[in-house]
Amino acid sequence: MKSNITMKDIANKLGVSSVTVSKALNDKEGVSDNLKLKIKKVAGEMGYRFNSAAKSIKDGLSYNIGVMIPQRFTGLNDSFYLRVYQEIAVQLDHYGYFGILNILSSDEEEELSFPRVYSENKVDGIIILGQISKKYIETVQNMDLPKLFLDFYDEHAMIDSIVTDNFYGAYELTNYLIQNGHRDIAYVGNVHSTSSIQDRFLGYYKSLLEHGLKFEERLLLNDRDERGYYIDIELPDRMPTAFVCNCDQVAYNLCERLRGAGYRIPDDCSVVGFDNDIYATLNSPQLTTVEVDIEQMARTAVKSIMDKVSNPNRRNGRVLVHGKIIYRQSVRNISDSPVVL
Amino acid sequence: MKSNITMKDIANKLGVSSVTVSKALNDKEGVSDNLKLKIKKVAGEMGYRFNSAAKSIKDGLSYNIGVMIPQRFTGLNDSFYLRVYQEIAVQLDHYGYFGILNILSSDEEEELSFPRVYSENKVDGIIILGQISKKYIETVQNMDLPKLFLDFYDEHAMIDSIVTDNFYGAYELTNYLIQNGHRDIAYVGNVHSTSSIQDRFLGYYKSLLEHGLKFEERLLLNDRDERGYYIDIELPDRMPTAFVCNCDQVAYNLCERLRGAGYRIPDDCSVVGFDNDIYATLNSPQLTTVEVDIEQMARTAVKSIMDKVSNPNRRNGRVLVHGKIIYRQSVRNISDSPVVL
DNA sequence: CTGAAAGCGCTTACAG
DNA sequence: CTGAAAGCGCTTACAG
Repeated sequence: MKSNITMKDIANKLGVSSVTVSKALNDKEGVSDNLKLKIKKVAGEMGYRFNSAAKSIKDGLSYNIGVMIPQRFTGLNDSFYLRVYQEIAVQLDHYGYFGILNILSSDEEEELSFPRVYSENKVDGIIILGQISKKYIETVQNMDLPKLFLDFYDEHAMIDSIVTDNFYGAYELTNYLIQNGHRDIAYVGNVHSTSSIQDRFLGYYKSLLEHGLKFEERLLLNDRDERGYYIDIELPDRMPTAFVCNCDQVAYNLCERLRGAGYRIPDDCSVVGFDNDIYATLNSPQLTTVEVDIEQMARTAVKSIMDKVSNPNRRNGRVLVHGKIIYRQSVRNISDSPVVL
Repeated sequence: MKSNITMKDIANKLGVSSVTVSKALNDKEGVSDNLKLKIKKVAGEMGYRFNSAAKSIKDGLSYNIGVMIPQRFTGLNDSFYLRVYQEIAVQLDHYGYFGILNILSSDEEEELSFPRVYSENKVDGIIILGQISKKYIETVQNMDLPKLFLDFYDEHAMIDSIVTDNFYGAYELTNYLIQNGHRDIAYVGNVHSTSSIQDRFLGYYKSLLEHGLKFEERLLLNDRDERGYYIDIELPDRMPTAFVCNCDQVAYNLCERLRGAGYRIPDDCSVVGFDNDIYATLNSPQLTTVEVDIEQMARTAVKSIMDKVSNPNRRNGRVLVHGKIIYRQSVRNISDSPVVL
């Protein structure tokens, strides 16, 4: 496999030393402009390619960042996490870094084994995307490497995280429903499943509290089992006028269920989602929802991890990235008098 | 950044040489089982992590494979290519390799510049996913590195490729429509846009030929402009009884259009798609389509590129991966007498 | 402005 | 079974 041009080859051709070639190619001081130019020219002609492994071994830096995604999040139709990863790769490029995808298999997650990107020193930091098990969080904590949780967090782990502002997103959505005259509002989601679902629930709850509305158990509808698989949503006996769903796909599923039971949307029930993914626009009517700002999340995550690479003691805590409400047709104003804005 | 344990550290602790440590940790001959065990134990205790950069520099191998995806394919709602990439990453893991994602920006594609993964020697091979421009194909050909096209090909470029068997997929789908009594069948897709669309068209065409049906220009409906953006599909004056669409999303768009024009599916028109992506199941009725076997494609691609890494002269030509027809409710049998299977 | 020497962490070939 | 020596391609002091 050894047919590559090295700095030494360029040096020989020009009758200089490889030190001089290194300086020239890296635009360092100590080489006359004339020689610098000549070296670059010859390097180009000879098809020289930089050997980053040699630099890595010197610097102790791989110039790669690992992006870990648990396998169960990647089989979904809507590949939110893969799109985030893609945006991370684009952002890393600005820093001269690359992204290595590390799909965490269920086996690895259970066996609590370190990922190969870590045990083989392939990355200078790792971004973990999507909820991982409590036990595996401990494993992650034991990794001697900058790390960052993206799109979820764990309050016990002292690991920095970047999350969408789920709390305020759901809070504002619920406020909006209340502005539209709704008083009997359900929340759809398993609050024990992920921190996102829980935070969105709490945002919804805060809105109820602030408006003096009472939360009752019947208003909390489950959407998935403990392993995260969707279940049929059970409609309550006394129907609410509006539903805050923890994500668009669940909102979509709920709408199907409601239509099946003879309800029209938004005439009989209003429904809001979260994420602004494909399910929001495919639903009919299209869903009012909150858009996650993927680019901003990726940008923030990459900046934060690069920070930590240069300064391992840097702590950024939990950073919230604001989502944006997208108003569409799935909410009906049911107040007696029109709402004054 | 230099706080890592090296083989030398382990060697010192045990009073042996680093050569012996290397042999022990790599399970090579020439170390007593006893010592081997002791070395491994101490390595574990000290939290030793292998430095792959050092190995890379020796072997001239990065143990990474680049996966290049043109930017314009990643913004889509349905991230087919990202799912393929993910499956590639999983397959690479079996070989001890990692995948580095390389989003090819439109600028790079126009400037014909080498990707950084290449100029920095970050990868031992590169898999290119999704059609790239003719010009950029030349650039790719000039890269001195094993390379592979995935999900498209170029007949002028002597570059191996792995593609879904688009031709036979569309051929079989069209046969199926004919079996169901259809004689007036349109094809929807811009045949100059991608090789996939073209090959699917040719499979459709072959089926017509074999059944003595005449192809007419009016049966070819355009779905996108030369830059690949979807356009409104113009329905022909004299309506066919069935439509072969180049992909599910286009089939979905067509169905919307047909419904808008007052046609019912499959009562008035039958429609088939290709890909079995989310649009196939979201459409109502769900679409009869061809499922691309992503896992098999990724497996074949990874095997092929690994082949080339160990043997750069290896040529595998164009490998076709069979899709599978998924029969659903978007086709109506319009033959006078029931079809006997 | 230019280069000889040393070293990053590992492995290979060879000697004992 | 064990290890001293050399080398992979580059960069960082340091000397001239």
